[in-house]
Amino acid sequence: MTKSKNIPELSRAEYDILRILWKNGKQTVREVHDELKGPYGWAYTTTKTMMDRMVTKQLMLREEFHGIFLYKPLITRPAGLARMVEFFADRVLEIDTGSVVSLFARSKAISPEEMEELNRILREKKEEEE
Amino acid sequence: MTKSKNIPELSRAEYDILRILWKNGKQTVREVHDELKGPYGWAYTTTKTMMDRMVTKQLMLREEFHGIFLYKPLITRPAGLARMVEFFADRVLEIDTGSVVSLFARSKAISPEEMEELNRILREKKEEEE
DNA sequence: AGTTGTGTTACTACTTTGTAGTAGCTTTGT
DNA sequence: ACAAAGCTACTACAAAGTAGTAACACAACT
Repeated sequence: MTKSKNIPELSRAEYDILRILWKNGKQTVREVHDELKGPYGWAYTTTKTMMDRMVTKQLMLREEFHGIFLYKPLITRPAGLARMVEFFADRVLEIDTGSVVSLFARSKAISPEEMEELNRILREKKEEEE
Repeated sequence: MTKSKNIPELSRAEYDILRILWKNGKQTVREVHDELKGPYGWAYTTTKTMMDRMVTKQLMLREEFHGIFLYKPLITRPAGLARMVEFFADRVLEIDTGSVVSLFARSKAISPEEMEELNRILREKKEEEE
């Protein structure tokens, strides 16, 4: 099944949107969209549609703040990373997740707390597999 | 745009199917399906549909051999790996692709020739980005 | 204050991917 | 020769990817 209850399946695009929110905190569609310009050549409405659908799916929530709408992630970055690391380790590198995680150290793109949670999640997933 | 002519976009499922073909060479739908059982709990017809659509998209081709149909990948493994490595390095680890590629050495899942081609493709893609 | 522009939202829509059922043809076992 | 089993083509429907349109709000201009 590969479908763990806690961590929802994330498409590449969904992950990329969440990534911006993890980095910058709550943001408007416009802010996310502008930062997404590089990887995706999307129209503004595409970003909007994506984000609204992610609200429906409970991947993020939208809150009104003096007339503007801010979107905030509902899943943590380590949870999102876990999915990616797992796929990449298992199916691309064909190596254990641990080795991949160790690259994060070098990458400096993750805090110690996040690293710890990431490891915990991966450990749990592994156990759950029996 | 992110759409390079040479290397087509690959979904996770497409990549996983190609992976089996890269490992085992030409195979029937049945063979691929059986090996896919683990990651995906697909019905046989799902695997079939996927593979036929990939033939249409020129990701693989189908040839008849004494009454059975064999599917053969049309893109090389390094080309497929390049896409994955690029995404993972840029957007997950936020590190250069080189560091990720170096993990392959440890993984023993790639031959020296493939490694060389992978590096070449990544280099070209990088250049192409200017 | 009335009009024009600019951006935002909700709604709709079309394509591709993921997922699978069904019906008919082929091969095989007895 | 016939039933069982597998394979194929065809169809279908949901989710993801992608985007247009209409209506609305606020600012600016005159």
